[in-house]
Amino acid sequence: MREDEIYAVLSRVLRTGDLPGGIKLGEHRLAEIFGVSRERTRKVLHRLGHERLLEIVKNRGAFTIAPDLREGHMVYEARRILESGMAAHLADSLTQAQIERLREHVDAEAEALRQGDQPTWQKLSAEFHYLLAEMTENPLVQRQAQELISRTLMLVKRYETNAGSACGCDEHRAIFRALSMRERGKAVKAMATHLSLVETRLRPILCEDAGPSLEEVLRKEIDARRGVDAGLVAAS
Amino acid sequence: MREDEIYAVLSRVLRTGDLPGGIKLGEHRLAEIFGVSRERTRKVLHRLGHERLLEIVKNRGAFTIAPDLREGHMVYEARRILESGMAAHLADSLTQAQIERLREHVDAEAEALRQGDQPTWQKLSAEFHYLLAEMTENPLVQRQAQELISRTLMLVKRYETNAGSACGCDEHRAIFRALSMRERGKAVKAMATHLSLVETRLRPILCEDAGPSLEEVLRKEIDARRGVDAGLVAAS
DNA sequence: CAAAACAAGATTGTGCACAAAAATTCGCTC
DNA sequence: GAGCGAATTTTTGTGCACAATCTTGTTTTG
Repeated sequence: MREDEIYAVLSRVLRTGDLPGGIKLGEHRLAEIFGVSRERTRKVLHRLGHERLLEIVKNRGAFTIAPDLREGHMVYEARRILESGMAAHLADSLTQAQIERLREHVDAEAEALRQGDQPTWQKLSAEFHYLLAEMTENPLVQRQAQELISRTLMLVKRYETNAGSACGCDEHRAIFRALSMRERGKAVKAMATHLSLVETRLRPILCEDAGPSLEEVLRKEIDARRGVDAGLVAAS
Repeated sequence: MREDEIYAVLSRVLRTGDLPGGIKLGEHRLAEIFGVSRERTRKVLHRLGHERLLEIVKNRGAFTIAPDLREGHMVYEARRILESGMAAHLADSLTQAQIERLREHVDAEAEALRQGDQPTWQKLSAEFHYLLAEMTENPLVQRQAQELISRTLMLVKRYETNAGSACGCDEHRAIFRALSMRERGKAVKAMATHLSLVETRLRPILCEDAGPSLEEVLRKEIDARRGVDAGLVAAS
């Protein structure tokens, strides 16, 4: 397995937040799971440490981080700042085709919500923000937005309340409306209030249940990747 | 020399943009300059590569990057997006003390400009934006802003026109005024136009002169660091 | 019985040596 | 003399072995 593949798997696993905090990621153990030498996993772990996706303690190793609601607030605040700026920019720059694309997306969200298809809706709901970042057509902004959004996914996974899953679609439509009408101020406001509301839907969960094992989660992700690769390359 | 010190020196040198593009940073050569083993510099170079502060070509090594005006436009656009969001946020959240602090800074800029002290003014001018990022009191936003701002410093160094140095102070004051009056929309607009104007002051320079040598630049930076360390620690 | 000290095991950190790849130099041919 | 190709040399990539550090379990002592 190549180094960037290991990075992709670990990065994705850490971002989804399936693993509870404080789990140790031993170099040797990961090397066995991925079937590579220790140096490979070592390099990847340190890189992830620099990106703050896990914590590296000198002479102790790498551990998954457990963001609390305090840090969660920080992430949502950063998103409000960045995505408000995005909204201001997009209100001035969106093409008609992009507006149409956004309309389709919001409609798809509403449809999934109406049918009670929660997995699809949840997926589309996150993709709405990725889509906006893409439409800035600015790789730097895209990277920053993706980093922040993936961090919130981690939080939602950990502190989600089923009550929160049943609302929030109208807010995306409000953002869309403001953007399509090129009303910059209104778009900025709609984005900020939306993200504030999303944050309030997080509820503190005190008892941290054990969660699935490290190997279990990793195997699943690796297999999923293999499936995708096989489907794309159609060989091996 | 410790690893994080090497990282600090190299990161700073690359960000200042003193070096022309395409300069090779050999692992062994840097190891000699810093007086450490090759593995140390190797790790640092790869980390800097991941952060896109230099380009790493497989089996060829690390090279300094030379951002062209096309990429420069991308950086300034990203700054407009992020810092517009910052302005919107700050217009709502600034304390009276922070406003006072900003007023002092803008006054200091004006004073430096009046006295024709260009180095000081240039320094203060960049710090204005760092200051705004700090005032969000959000580490995530601060990191993103610092990364983008340092990238523009690189561009200014490379494409600066002496004509551009003599204006731009009023724009900071306009941003300050809007923020202090808590006029969000006006602050966003002032920030966006300011950054657009800064970008227009860059001029394409075709002939890339040789620039100082790698070792020369690094030695200078290392010595500067030693001086700072000695002053702080007051020993060795 | 508790607590500290010590020893054994495991894990990370680091330098070294070799392998692989690219750049360069030298030599040969036309 | 120019162009092409092989050998050399330089540089990066990788695995291995050992050192340093931390954890854990045991023993000893107050």
